[in-house]
Amino acid sequence: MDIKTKLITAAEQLFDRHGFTATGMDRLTKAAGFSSRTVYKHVGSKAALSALVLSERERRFMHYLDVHSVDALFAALEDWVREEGSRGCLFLRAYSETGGDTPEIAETVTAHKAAFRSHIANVVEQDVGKAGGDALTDQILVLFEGATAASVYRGPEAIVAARQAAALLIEQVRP
Amino acid sequence: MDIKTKLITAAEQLFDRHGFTATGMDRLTKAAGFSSRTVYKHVGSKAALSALVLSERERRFMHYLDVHSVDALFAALEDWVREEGSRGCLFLRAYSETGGDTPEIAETVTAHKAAFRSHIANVVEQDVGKAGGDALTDQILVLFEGATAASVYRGPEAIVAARQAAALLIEQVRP
DNA sequence: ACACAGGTAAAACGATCACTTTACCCTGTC
DNA sequence: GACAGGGTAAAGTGATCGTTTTACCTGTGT
Repeated sequence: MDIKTKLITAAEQLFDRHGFTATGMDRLTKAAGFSSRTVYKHVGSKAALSALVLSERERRFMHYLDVHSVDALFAALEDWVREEGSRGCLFLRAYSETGGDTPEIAETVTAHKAAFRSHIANVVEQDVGKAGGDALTDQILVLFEGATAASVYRGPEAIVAARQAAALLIEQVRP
Repeated sequence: MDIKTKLITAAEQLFDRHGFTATGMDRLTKAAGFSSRTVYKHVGSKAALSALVLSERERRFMHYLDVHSVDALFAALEDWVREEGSRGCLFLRAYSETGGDTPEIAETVTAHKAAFRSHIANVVEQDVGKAGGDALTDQILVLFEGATAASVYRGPEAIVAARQAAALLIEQVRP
């Protein structure tokens, strides 16, 4: 594992657990075990590192969601939360912590959410065809975001509820 | 309007738009038009002010949601977002920005989310009786959280989708 | 007339912020 | 065996953090 990857991994943990703004670069350099000079040589700035963290997160998360039914989507989210814990969507958190004022972050988040919704649209179509249309896609999207947010304080139960609701909605449009 | 109220109002705007951690106390004192000495005499500390902001937010938000049907719940959220904009749940944002490490904030958030869920349970029962049980309450809760989160990047469309989904779920359990 | 409550501006507190600079120490290659 | 490349530790950059202190002004009640 090269230095950049180690930095991104350490930063993802700290940003996720303590917040982006509240995590100082000195804390990060200590956690990663590099000098601050090396850190800045490899990632340039805190904003750039934040964007790198989000890009890596997207790769990992979307890989997790590489499934072919809506039910499997929520099953995957259950697995994710079991392994990674539940502190809310890291993309929305990064965006709101910075008020959308950090271009590197704002762009990465916008791009991810577009890709995320289009992935859900794909899964929905594979599952029930075009029967549900955009409306069903948005309903599943909302359930997924809601499961992510509510599981912070309701635990896995929130995801179970979302999964049940999704199943009922799917059932109604299935031919 | 007394000083404390003015401070809370100004702080709510700044915290909501730019984040809790990213908003400095000097920026707040300037925006509110008071000296920092007066601010600290009235609110004690930034953490205490954050908790006050959340308490006031809860009062206002729960008043908004004082309705008697699930559909009206989502209609109220649409109104709220139209008037206040959509930057995600301020309670979850406060919690995640501080990693849950600030007791005043953590306690206020936990209390709010408990009250919030119990309010939803009430509304659901008024709407369809006990037919849906806890499962329906959690489904509506997830839809509401999802509408709040997704409307940050999808706009009011996310709330419309949640409202439709809720109507379908309600329809299935109504006697 | 005078004390006092309650506000102000402005400086200072030490800590920490993101980031840079300086000086040094390995280690593999020609 | 000299020489880079690429890492280190540690100090320093000016700015800003949350908070406190100092000294002063002003309106009100007695």
